[in-house]
Amino acid sequence: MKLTSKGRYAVMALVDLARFDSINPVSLRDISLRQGISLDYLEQIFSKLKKNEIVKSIRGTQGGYVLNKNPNDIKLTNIFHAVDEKVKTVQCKRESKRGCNGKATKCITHNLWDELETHINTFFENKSLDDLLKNKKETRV
Amino acid sequence: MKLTSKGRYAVMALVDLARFDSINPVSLRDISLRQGISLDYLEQIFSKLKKNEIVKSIRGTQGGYVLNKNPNDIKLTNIFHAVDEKVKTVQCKRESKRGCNGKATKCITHNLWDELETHINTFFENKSLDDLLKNKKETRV
DNA sequence: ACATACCTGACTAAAATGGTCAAGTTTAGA
DNA sequence: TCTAAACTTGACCATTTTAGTCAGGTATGT
Ligand code: FES
Ligand code: FES
Repeated sequence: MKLTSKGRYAVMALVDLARFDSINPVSLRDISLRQGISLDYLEQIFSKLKKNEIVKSIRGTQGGYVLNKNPNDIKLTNIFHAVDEKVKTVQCKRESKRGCNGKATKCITHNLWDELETHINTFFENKSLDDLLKNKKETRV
Repeated sequence: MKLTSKGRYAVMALVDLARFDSINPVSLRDISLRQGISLDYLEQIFSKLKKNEIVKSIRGTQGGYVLNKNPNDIKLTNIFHAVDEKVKTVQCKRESKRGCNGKATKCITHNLWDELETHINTFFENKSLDDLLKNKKETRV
């Protein structure tokens, strides 16, 4: 069970963006430099964030990205959904009438994994970008 | 973020084992057939479960595996640890004095991922094999 | 005009995953 | 004693996923 870089970077970038957003749009170049994330990779990520209306883009010189919503209304769930970072604990297709073993009944651990998935998603639903901004200081090691 | 088959299978197999354990040792062949898991793969998994003293083996004809502890004392954490299914949300090395960006400070999202990791691990620490046995019925679809 | 910055799609090296395969050793029971 | 069931070990491998890179664009403020 691990978090992928895409999801981690998406959140990092958005926190960075939210911090500097106030006056001017923020360029991916700046985020790339500040957070140490590849610019090309960031572009892929922001393309998805834009499609999902989490950010707006402003082209041309002095352009960049701006949040498209109040930080309070951007939950981790929304971010992860946008970049296809999905939580998948069950093996079976959720809609399917069959279990992961191919039988007509769900397997003996299905309920457990389902519970786990809910447990994790709850965390993501309850965290907003705003919550992350409150914890502004980079923690000293 | 997804659960790997190794972790999922380990738990499935142990629940199956615990159900039939009462009188005789249970052969991997039986578990393989009942749960639809490759026998060769199960052998790898049980080798690890044995090293971690979660099961005992009995060789020869009529042999098989038996739980080595009370189902109540086998937590998901123990199972996952045994088969190297680890929860990893942070990018940086936990012991390291540096952040995932190579800087001397932890990155702006480090605390968040740390919190997430704790959140997930709590779930695993609180679930025992015994809890799973109570929910014996395979749920009808 | 031109530099800055967004935009798009194709491509790929490396790692992880989810196994298989082969060649054993041990032991109960006929 | 012989044999088949079942554990044991280690090597091997195909496929998929990840985490990017690369090579082109297009839009726009100055
Ligand atoms: S995980 Fe859904 S049936 Fe096994
Ligand atoms: S995840 Fe630990 S420093 Fe970034």
